[in-house]
Amino acid sequence: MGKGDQTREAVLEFASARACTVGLEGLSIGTLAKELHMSKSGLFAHFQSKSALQVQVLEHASDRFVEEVIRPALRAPRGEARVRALFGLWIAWFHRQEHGCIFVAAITELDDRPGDARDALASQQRDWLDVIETVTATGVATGEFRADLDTRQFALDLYSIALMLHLTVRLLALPDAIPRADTAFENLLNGARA
Amino acid sequence: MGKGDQTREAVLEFASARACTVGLEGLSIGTLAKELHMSKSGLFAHFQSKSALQVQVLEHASDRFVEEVIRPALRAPRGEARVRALFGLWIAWFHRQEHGCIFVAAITELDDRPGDARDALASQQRDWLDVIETVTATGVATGEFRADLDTRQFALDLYSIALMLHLTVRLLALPDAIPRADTAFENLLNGARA
DNA sequence: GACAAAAACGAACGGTCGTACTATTCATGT
DNA sequence: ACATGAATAGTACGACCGTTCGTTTTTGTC
Repeated sequence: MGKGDQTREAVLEFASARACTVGLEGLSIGTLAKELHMSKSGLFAHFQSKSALQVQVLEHASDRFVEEVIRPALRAPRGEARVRALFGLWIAWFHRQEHGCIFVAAITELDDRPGDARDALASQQRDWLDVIETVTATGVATGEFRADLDTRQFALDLYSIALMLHLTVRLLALPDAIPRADTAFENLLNGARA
Repeated sequence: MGKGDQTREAVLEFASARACTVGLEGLSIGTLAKELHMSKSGLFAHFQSKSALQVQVLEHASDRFVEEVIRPALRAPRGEARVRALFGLWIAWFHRQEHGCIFVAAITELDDRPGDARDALASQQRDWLDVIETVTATGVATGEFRADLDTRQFALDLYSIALMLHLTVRLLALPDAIPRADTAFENLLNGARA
């Protein structure tokens, strides 16, 4: 990895953290450059436009997510254990993001702004839903979950619990946000079991 | 209502629609003025700062929400019918917002930005959760719902279904987004019934 | 250590940002 | 109809926006 890719990575790393607070549109080339102690034009040269930067920020974050959530979860035994690992690693990811999850932030920022960034995010989130569904299906295969379980519905329900957790923790600061999410998760599992 | 309040209302009405797309921070005095065919300074004079505009936009939208969702729902008979009315009017509100629900958009935009706007939004959403919980409690009172129902958990679960619907409809454009939300809602009701 | 390529820089562009002033037009009560 | 205050417009401000261009510094290779 040459010097170029090295600083590009550093920029994306910093920018993806910053975007959690100010949003993808709120990112500014000048501010990023200042905070990273480089020149505006030097930073800009790594991307050819701001929108390209935004897309690459999303891709960078997605790579992280795969590495830190999906891949470790797949090491858990198939079935309920893997579903639990997936959810647990997901909310651990949430809590590790000091300024919120960039995907959750981007979901509402981009949902009405057509463009490359929106397309990239939508594709990522559809993939993520598919992963949840596939992992859920291993629970059906092991017999832990009902044979007639609607795995798609399960995946959507699981996602909605995570979304709500993000809201209750970050904006509302409810003291019982985490146990509430746990309760919802256990209820979901109870309904899925054989 | 004098001329001043009249145009102020018009500005807030337009701005609250615009904010669904560009966000509260993305609102710009100059652009708003241009689109409303008035001068930047003339528009600005109605608010003393951009952040005051943002707070008033949220308050304006909240008044609308009370008028179009909460008040009509309270006219439904106590109990499950009222819960159904609340949820139905809520998602009808969603679908009426051509560019997304401003509250959903603001939730993730403001969750890491301390300030008046964030405080106002958090307060609104806590109140809204309380309304859902209170309405749910009427279902316990009528005996339609279990006496030991956790109304708080019910309110959070209901909210999470709505959040997920917003995501699946607006960003992911899933064709079965609405029936999926309906299914989740019916499952929630089934678990609550006596 | 020379040399080409890659990377970072500095300055400048036209524009827009929020905000502050002053001036002008309008609406309203009498 | 007129006076008065409210409402709107005009102008300017310093700062920052994304982007371009030409130059300088750094890097990697023989």
